Amino acid sequence: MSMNATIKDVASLAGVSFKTVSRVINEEATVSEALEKKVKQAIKELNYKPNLSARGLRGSTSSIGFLYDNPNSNYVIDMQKGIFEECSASGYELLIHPCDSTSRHLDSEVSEMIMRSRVGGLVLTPPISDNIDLIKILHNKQINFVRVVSGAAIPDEFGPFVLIDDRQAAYAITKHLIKLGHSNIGFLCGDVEHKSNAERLKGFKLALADADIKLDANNIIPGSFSFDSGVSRTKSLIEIRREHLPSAIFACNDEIAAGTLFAARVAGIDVPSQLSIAGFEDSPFSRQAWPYLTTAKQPTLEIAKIATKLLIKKVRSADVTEQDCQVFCPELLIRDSTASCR
Amino acid sequence: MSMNATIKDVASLAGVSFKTVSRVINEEATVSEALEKKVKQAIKELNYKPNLSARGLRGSTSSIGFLYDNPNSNYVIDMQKGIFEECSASGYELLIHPCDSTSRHLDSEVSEMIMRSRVGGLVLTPPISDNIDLIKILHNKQINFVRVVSGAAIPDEFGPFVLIDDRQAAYAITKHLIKLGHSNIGFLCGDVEHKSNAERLKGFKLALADADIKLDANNIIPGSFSFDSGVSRTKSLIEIRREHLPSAIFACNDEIAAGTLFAARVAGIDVPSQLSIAGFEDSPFSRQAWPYLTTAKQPTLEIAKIATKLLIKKVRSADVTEQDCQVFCPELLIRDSTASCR
DNA sequence: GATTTTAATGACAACGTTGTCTTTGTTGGT
DNA sequence: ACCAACAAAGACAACGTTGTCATTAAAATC
Repeated sequence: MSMNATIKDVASLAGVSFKTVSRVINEEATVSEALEKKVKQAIKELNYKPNLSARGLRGSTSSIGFLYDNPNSNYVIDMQKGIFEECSASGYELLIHPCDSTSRHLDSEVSEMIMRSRVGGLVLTPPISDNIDLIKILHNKQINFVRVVSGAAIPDEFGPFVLIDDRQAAYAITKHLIKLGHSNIGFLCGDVEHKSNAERLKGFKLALADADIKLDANNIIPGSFSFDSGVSRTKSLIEIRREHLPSAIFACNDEIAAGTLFAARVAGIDVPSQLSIAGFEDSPFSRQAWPYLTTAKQPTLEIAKIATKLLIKKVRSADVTEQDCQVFCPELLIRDSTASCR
Repeated sequence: MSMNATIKDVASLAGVSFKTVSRVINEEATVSEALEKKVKQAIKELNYKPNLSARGLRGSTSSIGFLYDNPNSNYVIDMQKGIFEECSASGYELLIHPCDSTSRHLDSEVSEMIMRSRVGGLVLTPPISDNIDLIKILHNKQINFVRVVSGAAIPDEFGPFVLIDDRQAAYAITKHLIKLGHSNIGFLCGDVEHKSNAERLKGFKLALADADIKLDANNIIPGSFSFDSGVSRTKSLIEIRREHLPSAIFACNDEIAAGTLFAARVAGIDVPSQLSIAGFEDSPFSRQAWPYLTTAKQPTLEIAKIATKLLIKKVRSADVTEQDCQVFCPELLIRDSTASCR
């Protein structure tokens, strides 16, 4: 039906120059109320929407990119949803770019993507948000970005961020296990290069230390953020340490925890009476396992929205100060997979 | 470091007009080999990449959109990955647009998105690919799209498609259950408005009919494509039909099947000795359940790639004929959740 | 050898926006 | 009443491509 109306169509309908229309659209202050009203009416009437290509050509843009490299579908989809909603609300389009964070050519790949597509900025999530080399390159090239990162403190001088205090949440989970009487607690790690893994481990260690429990180095088990890792690590734990099996396991995320649960069931170990299991993330896994997983709830959608808000603010060349940046502490959710130590 | 090289930079380095460079880039046939070589060398040297905004402005574009409305994270992520890889290989960027397929304003929302972003075309997946009103509107507006749809036959005249023969696969699963001796088989439906649901049900009914098994209408249980639906439907099935409980359940996808498995375990019903369960999709669910789920494997990644190839071919204004379109039949994967009827 | 055809290349406009500069009209101070 | 300062609006170039048309040189035809 209606063909794309251009800024000139609006201008001639409103009886003004097309530059005035441009001013109204971009909320430049120098338009009289009378004209502004007329122009807005015309925009509405023609259902005019600015053309992103033309904008992008002239310099500014109305799209942002989401760069990710994360095997966790639930996390990516939730992030993506939050980012998209915020984009929609502000009139931005969303371009996605899955990638390999360990690739040697990541920086040129990303630069090319930005040059070609002219996105106004990038949302970076772990593990890419911890790739300091890439961050520095983006910073030097004056590319806008916002990072979602794990950590207890402000990361560095490189622009806006949303901080997830994994350490404190892991501390809370561990403390919960200790209160239940557990002292022989296994820690199933995620990918070692993810900072969230390190932070969660730090929180775990801290809680043990504060409770004067000596850490058994054998209880820290390397792995990756996957169901299969949870299964295999738990399986070998059960085989090798049958005598001295931990009475509780803190899995670095829900997916690992679900794997642990799986392996425990196969081995005939009851959860939680014989083994307590805690996860991290509050992903669907935690409610699709039985018993329901004790976990730490990460409000991914909200985090995504706030990160995107910061980015768009920055893209619009407003200053984003440290005050704008937020810290989230995942909240302990006690459910059915953790119980008192027998 | 390197600033964005433009077509003119390439032209002056190669000592030709910028139009000639444009010709080389767009593979127009009328460039001599000597010049083509020089131009390609210059392009390489400057690491020149065409600017999408400028292209989009002039008419043609180098980005495509992925429109989706599907609660299944695994499916979306896999689709997205396949689409992206194909885009990357052909120099296209990928814009995503999650939406609500039941929204009244879906058509205008989509049109606006296309006008603004100037994507060259859209990849549509169920349930959006079955929204015939939207399809007609897109067709009338001459917007390029490719559909991934469920069905046994060519859907209609509206352009290229990739067909998933859910019916035949469901027939195979049901036949497998019948061969195991089951005749009282429950069918747990997904969302009723998804065509894949209807197709799978058709295959189910057909297999029963071919085996001369009378269909018990109570065995067709409405629901949705979710874990929770699987749990609640199975739970009430067990409560209401304790006497006459089906000996096998065909769940419309793996997520439902995982829910069924969950509910069976809670109720103390052993799988597969007391109850056989089959799923559909070969999602991670099917390998994170215990016992491993019998299912039908849908090669989502490959489907995504082929669909994207078709779309890009069409965007490049080549004719896409029905011969190019493909039919996939998900493959029966017999695993541990189905066994002989006791 | 003169003319037509064809192939290869270039000149220039156009796409729809935003940035810069100019013009116009109004306000306020002397 | 005059001029300075300022606010509002417009004129026009620029962004980096592709499309259209014009030009040139070479090849093919008579």
